[in-house]
Parts: sequence; structure tokens; C-alpha cells
Amino acid sequence: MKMSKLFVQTQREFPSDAEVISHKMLARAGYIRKLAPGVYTFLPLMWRVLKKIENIVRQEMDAAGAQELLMPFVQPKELWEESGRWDVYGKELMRLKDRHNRDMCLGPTHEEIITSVARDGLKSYKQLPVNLYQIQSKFRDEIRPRYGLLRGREFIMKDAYSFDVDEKGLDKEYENMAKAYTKIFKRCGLDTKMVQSDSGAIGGSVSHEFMVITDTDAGENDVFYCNECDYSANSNHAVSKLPDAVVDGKDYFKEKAVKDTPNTFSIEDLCNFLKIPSTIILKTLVYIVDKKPVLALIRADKAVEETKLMNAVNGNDIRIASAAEIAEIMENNGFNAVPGFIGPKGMKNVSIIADETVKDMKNFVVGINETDKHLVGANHSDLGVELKYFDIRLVEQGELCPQCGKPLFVTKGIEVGNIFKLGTKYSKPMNAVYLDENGKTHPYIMGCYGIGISRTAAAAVEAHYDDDGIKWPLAVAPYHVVVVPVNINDELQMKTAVNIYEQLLKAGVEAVLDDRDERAGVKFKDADLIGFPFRITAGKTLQEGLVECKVRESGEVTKITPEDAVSKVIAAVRNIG
RNA sequence: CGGGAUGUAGCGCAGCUUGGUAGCGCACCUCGCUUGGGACGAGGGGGUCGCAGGUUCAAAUCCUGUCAUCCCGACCA
Repeated sequence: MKMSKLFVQTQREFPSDAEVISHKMLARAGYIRKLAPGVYTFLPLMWRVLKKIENIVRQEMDAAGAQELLMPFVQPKELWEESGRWDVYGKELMRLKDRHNRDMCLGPTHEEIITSVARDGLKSYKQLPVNLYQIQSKFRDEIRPRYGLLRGREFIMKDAYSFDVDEKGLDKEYENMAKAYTKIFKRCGLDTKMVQSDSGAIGGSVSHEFMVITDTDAGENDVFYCNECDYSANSNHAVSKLPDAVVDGKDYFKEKAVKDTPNTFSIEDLCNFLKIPSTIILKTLVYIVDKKPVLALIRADKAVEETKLMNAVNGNDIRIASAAEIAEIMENNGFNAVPGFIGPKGMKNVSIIADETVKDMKNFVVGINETDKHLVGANHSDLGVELKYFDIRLVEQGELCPQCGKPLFVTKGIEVGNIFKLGTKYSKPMNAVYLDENGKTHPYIMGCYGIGISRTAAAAVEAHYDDDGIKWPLAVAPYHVVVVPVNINDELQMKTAVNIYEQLLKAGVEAVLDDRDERAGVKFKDADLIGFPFRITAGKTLQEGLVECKVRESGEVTKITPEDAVSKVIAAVRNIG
């Protein structure tokens, strides 16, 4: 490809609406163009990158025994009603009507479709196991798309679905996919960590996420990990042992008493007023889960992890209650306390979920639904309710690994892949069954496995860049090399460059010839920004019969003969396959 | 949906306070000059100033409404 004809417009400045590195770089270097929030055109360079990633995914999925197909993007409501998700998926599911007023939706994921495909085709245990996948645009109407390709509404995803006769088969395929995923990301130039996670709207029992750990602020997930053993988990799923699990307020309170605690609306106020540590306060938070009130009880120095709380009550949607909602809930229970003084005592018609940290508290401080008062020196028998304990706590760095007891660390991660054990979550309600050797029907045991293709591309940028631009890993770069004649009016330079370019093309290397009548600085800046892994420059060193070969990743520059430059690049490209 | 901000050429911005019919840099076209890290000079093309009302002789500018976008919180590949 000749640079003069390549459809790319680099920008001298970063777009003002970009926040994270990958978005800034991809927009400035002419890879993407925004059409609407979270909706981007993939310009030719971007499309080449995405196709490279797709091909790596394809090769590894095929090698792992999966078969590619392509399902419809627009889906009828009926299937979603069969699985029960039409009502619970929420606003991320883009719903629309066709001309006959039939309800449809844009596919955010394809469990329903693949399950219906499977039940029509997979009738016998002899046909199982099967793993089917597709690479396709998905649409999720995210509340707030941001970070460019990292959180688009329309994005490219590889989604695979496995069907087995039993759990054992699923476990095996799950392992198989985990291995394939690690390989895929490695080939894309990304080191990933496989972490335990919550299974969210997709559902199922076990799930893991593949996280790219970056030092940029683009990582949206907190990942907790242990340096001593293999434990790692997303913050929405991480568990830990508390270093100081048993707390007793007996040093502060000799006996149980109701105390005046005026204007202590926050835990901090209360600590200051009573001159006590927050560890001996029982904190009560009011949440709304699926429109119903839930009280969350937790030791006050710890925070509630909302996903865990939601799961504790089998909910789909959670948010903290507004002041007005709290007032209404209090009124329904015959109280009028304001936030800061709320507690479980006397609360009816609300779910009360206590974190495990509450279990070992003694002689603590708790709200009793009276404004400006707290009960101090309280114990569980004073709460007037039998508590149900769950782990709803947000883990913090420094807490101890649940497996080996060593301190946990936290880091930011970009989730590029996710694997789930679905079990019969879809096959059962959708009556997707096979016949065993005795002629008995059983629902398939399913798994599903996603990779964000466009997100992986963005993550690759987050992991490989410098001040001058992108440093694509060779395997996913839009082109392998740019050949730069410094001055196209210099006959020797131009002839040498064209010669190198043609040799590279002949050898199957993806090369660009920068044949633009631009000054050297412009060409070099563009080459760095776009991120060609190699740059071969035909310039003044030709007087010694040499060209320059620059490696973008390391910045290393060598003066070598044109022949050596060609062989060097060819060798590198052959090396990635 | 709550909190904050912004809409002026493909990109980045000024002009608005104090109304007088739109400007700068980059990019684009032409010519000259230049050719190893985003040169320079001259000339040129491109904008119903988000949209709709209103005030006024006159609105990018003032008023009202509306739409959109971006950032911070609840979603997820």
C-alpha cells in the first residue's frame, strides 16, 4: 500500500473528548471515528487490526475444536421470553419494533439463539460435546459509554457456547477454553490474568475473567491477587480473611445504654463524637434491590460490595436508596429517623442482610431508628432480629488471601475475555434437551465464552504505547513495516525504497511505502503515531550503501544494507506465523 | 436518572461580558522555496455559529425553550 493512497488522516492534537490512552491514540492516529456515543466507524487501519485479532481468535478456537457460525443480530422477543430474560435484562437490551409491531431486540449476547439452534440440531448424546462460536457486532445500550473502544455500545465480540452431556464434560471444555484464551491474548501481545468473577446478567455458577493488567487508568476493574498463591478475583467477587475479625467495644462501654449522639450523620461524625474507632460500629445501609428495600449491615470500617449484596437476595438491579425512599421506608415501619441513625431494630417488611463481619462484633454501637440517638454497648440479642449472614463486603488491599492467608494486593484490570459455566440456565427453561443412551431426555450442560475483539485491540494500545504513539505488537499491527524514502525527489532514495518495498511485498510482508512529498519529520511522526512495528528509512545513509531499520517497540535503530533490512523484517514476520 | 460542563469549518480553539452580519492554528487546493523528527512565503476553497421561538432596525452575542455531546456516580466483552 502506498501511503499517499492509504485512507488515514492523522491529527496533530488529541481529540478533546478522549480520556484514556487508547481512545486518544486511535482517534488521533486515524483508526476510528465516532458516529454517536459508544458507536464508532472502524477506519481501514483499525479494521486491519481487528481482522488480525479475529484471525488469531479463529485459529485458536478452531484448534480447540470449536466450529464457527454466524447468528442473526436482530432477534425476536419470543426467544427472550422463553429464557425469561426479556423482563430482567434491563435497559442495556436495545428493544425495537418491526413494521408489524413485533418486539425485537439487538443482540447483546446470543445464549437464546444458540440454545434454540442447538435444540433443533442436537438430539442425541452421540452428537455431544459441541462448541459453536461466532464473531460479530454486539449492541448493548450502556448507560454511559466511554473510554472509546473500551466501552462502546456497539462492539465486536467473539462468543462461543459449549454443549455437554454432564458437568464433567463442561469442566473439561471450560479448561480447554481457558487454555485457548491465554494463548489468544498472548499472541495479541497481552499478558492476562485469569480471575474469579461474578457471573452477572449472563448467569451461571462459575465464571472467570481475563484481565489485562495495565499501568494506565483505563482499567475499570479492581483485581485482587495474592503473590504467594494463585488466588485472584474481581472486586465484585473477591473474598478475604480479616486480620482482625473479632472486635469488642468493652473498653469503651461498660454497659448497654442509649446515648444522645446529636448530628452524627456519618460514621466519621459518630467516631469523633464518641471517641471510638469505626470497627465497633455496626453500620446500616439502605438499598433498593428490584424496587424492594434491603438493609445491609456491616462493620463500619468496611464497605458493601453491591454485586455481592444483590446476589445475596437474588436480585437483578441494585442501587442505594434515596433520602426520600429512606424516609418512606422509615414511615412504613413507624419510625422517622434520618440516615445516620438507622438500624435493624423493629424493621419489618424489609430484607435484612448482615455481612460476616457483623457476626463477631461485641459491645458495639448501632442505630435504633431514633434521630440523634445510638445504642452503645449493644450485642446481637439487642437487635431484635435474627440475622442472616452473607459475605457482602468489598475486599480491601492488605486483607488476607482466602487460600493461603498472605496479604492481598489490588491492581486495575481491563476485562478482555470472560468464561462462564452456565449449566442448565438456558437449556432447562428453553427445553433444549438431548436423548441419552437409554432414550431419556436431559437438558444440555452449557458453557459460554466471550472475547471483546475491539476491546482487545484497545487494550493492546493501552499496553503498548509511548509519547509518540502506538507500538503495535507485530501480530496485530495493521501493517508490519513502513518504508520511508526521506526525499521522493532523490532518485537513489526512491529507487532503493521502492525496491525494498517490492521485495517485502513479494515475501508476503504487509508493507507501506511512504511516497508522500513530505518532509522527513512529517513521515517519521506519522510512522511513530500509527505505530508500524518496523520502519526502514532510505535517506542520507545510502551514501554508505546503508538504510536504517527502526524497531518501534524498543526504539532500536540499526544501519544495515537494504538486503539485511529486508531479511530482518521477513524473519520477524515469519516468526509470528 | 442525579451532579458538573460544552455546543462556532474535518481537528483544536477565539469571538459572546459591552448586539453591527464570523476569525485564528492545524488539515485541504495552487504556486514558489525547502527536504533526517510535525519548515517558510504568497494565494485559495470550506461554516444556515446545535435547533426552534422571542426581543431588536440589526443576534454567534441578549431572553425562553429544546436537542445533542463530554466529564463524575449505578452497567459489562
